[in-house]
Amino acid sequence: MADAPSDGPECEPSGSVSKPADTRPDGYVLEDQIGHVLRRAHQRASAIFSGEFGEFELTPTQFAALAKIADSGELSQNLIGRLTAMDPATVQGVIGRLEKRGLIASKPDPGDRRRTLWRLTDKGADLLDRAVPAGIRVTALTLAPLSGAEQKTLLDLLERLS
Amino acid sequence: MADAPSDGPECEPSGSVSKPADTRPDGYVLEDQIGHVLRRAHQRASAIFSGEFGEFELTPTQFAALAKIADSGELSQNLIGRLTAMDPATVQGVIGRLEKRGLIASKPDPGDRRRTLWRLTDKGADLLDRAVPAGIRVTALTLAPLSGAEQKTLLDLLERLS
DNA sequence: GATAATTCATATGTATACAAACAATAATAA
DNA sequence: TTATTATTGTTTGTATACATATGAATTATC
Repeated sequence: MADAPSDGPECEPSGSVSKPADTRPDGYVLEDQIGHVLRRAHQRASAIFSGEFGEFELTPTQFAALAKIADSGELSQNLIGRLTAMDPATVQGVIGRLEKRGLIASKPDPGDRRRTLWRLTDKGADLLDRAVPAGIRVTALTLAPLSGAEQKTLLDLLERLS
Repeated sequence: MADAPSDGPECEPSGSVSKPADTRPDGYVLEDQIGHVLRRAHQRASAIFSGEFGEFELTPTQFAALAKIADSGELSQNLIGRLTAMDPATVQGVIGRLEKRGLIASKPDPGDRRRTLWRLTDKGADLLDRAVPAGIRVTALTLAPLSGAEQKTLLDLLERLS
């Protein structure tokens, strides 16, 4: 948590600021803006993810893609994006890195020549199996500061934001 | 909202999947993972931000940096990062782009030769003044799906996650 | 059946985001 | 004073994330 203002000497820029708090531009408090709060919460969730997934070398989006491919058996690149809430251009990179590691493999869609179908390789399926417990752990750890009821409430409210 | 699975023809990959739902790797449902839900909520907040800030050409982090600098009058690069929850390497880029546009200016810290102090230029202060209402609007629009009480609850729960 | 609109994958450019390594400076301990 | 440690800012590399543009393939429409 390196976001506490800290009481180092740099906190008093240089004597008094010209304007008193009352007459400042406006009542814009960064910490009260939902976007900033969401960003910070996401940062923390990502950090916890990194910690738990260290041995697997998977990012959150890579793991999400693997999980969704496993659920369906085969998925087009475009559908992977929709199921994981990723931009097509973002999927491109994620898929490329997973393929380079031999975790997924592709074949052209016989019914639609625009599409590429992706599936897990044995190596990918094995890695996913081993990584799933870490995924469960990430959510538990991230939500740990809240009670069970609060966790439900939070997930419900966030869901309704989207 | 491009994340609904959609009922296009690509949703039935190709007949039946080998394993029934019961015997699949594990009960890992992406949509129930807090990290994924946070990521999506943050995506939506960012999209709303982009819409409201179109004319100002400011990103969320750029705006946050401007607001924090305005609050303090002068800030070191490092402190900007801590106040806006940005990595030092990330601050580097954000600050650089703001400077290139002439919205902020720097001078060496007289008391510490490692530091660079940043302040708003007149142009930057003017832009910030005009942009603050958009910032307020972004939070209102993003939280619009929730009641006032729910908004308070959400911000409180998210705050406790960090 | 020809045309228009849509979809899919790709490519480029900009902007976070963070890890890791580094040099310069400052603060502290021995 | 010297040695150690911590802080500040920078650089490099990897990975999202999205806007925009393009081309190929498909679907819808007339």
